[in-house]
Amino acid sequence: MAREPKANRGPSAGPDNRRAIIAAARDVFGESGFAAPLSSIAKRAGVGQGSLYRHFPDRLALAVAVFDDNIADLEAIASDELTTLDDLFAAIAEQAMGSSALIDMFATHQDDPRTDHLQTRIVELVRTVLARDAAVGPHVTVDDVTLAIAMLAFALSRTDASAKGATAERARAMFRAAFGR
Amino acid sequence: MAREPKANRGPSAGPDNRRAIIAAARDVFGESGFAAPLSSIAKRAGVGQGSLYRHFPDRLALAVAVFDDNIADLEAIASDELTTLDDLFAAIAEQAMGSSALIDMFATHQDDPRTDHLQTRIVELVRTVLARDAAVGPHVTVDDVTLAIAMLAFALSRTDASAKGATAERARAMFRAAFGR
DNA sequence: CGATTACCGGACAGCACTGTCCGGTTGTAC
DNA sequence: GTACAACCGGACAGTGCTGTCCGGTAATCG
Repeated sequence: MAREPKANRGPSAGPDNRRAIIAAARDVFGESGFAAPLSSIAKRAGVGQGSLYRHFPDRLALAVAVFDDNIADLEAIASDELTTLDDLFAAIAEQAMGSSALIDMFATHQDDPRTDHLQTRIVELVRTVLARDAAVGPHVTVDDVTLAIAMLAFALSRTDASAKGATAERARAMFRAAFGR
Repeated sequence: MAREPKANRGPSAGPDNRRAIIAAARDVFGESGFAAPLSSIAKRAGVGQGSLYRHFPDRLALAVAVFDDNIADLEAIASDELTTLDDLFAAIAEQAMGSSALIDMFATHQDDPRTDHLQTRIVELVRTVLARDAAVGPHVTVDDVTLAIAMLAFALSRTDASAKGATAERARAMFRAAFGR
């Protein structure tokens, strides 16, 4: 077997490896779901298994790193004074690609403090938007909205790409009807 | 190792074994999810692996047998002239125990003709109820309702037993608001 | 009562994934 | 130029599940 031209960059390879792993994980989780073999993520990243496990001791650590970015995006959107609840749903729908993995992650590691932390951040940004959006009925609670978000993510995760747009629109229409004044 | 007192009943053991396997599968799927080891189902049923695979060549065949009963129940309810759409949601919520496995089954075997058949039956019974319930707005489509059902099943599957009631009520309230005239 | 037959249950081989461990390579210090 | 240290990648052992195969057992038939 001929030696690969890919060089080992020795010490202080920088955070490149880590970033490559996260990017590969986002792709693989999106394509093959949360249960995808970690070895396939390492391969996609052009990295050995050792490096993957060195950076992320377990599957959840890797997933948290991936979804941390997604939630950060939502937080930025939520902090915008002009964002309505429906806008938030739209933003979540656009992140739908990875939602299947996100759903499975929460299902598989329901009681882990790391997923709890992500959940807390979601609750917080929902609270922010909900407090601001005057078009939402006063009877609507944060729990109602987080349930709706979970349902939306689920619906998108179980729809093939061609129909995602229609499903997202259908679900959003339902939530508008349910949450409006 | 001492021989177990459990006797081999020889030929023509009747359908007892099959029924025991289905019952065990319902329990195990409910407790451990759709991905539970089939060997654990055989053990629970007090049956060898061989018998399990003889009756059900693969996991899906077993799951279909389990959920066939559930859907038959729903069909009976749907055929009742007095059943409203909200009643249907309530009935589905009561079947919630196995819904996690149901969701996973549809996710894992999306394109199998056997799951397609189950889905068709659900669509049909939704159509029946929808055509009858005068309290539902004319803008509501069968697709809207099936999406809602999937979301409801999902929501219940991701809720621990103590909160299932509250979650079911929350979701049903949302759907009433979205689907009412 | 003995032979036959159908079916049953568990042992086992095959397979895929995880997580660790080690030889190899490159940059750095002296 | 040489020795050192850090880090990398892939090989590999461990583990758990699937699905098959075979010896054993009970009912039936002559």
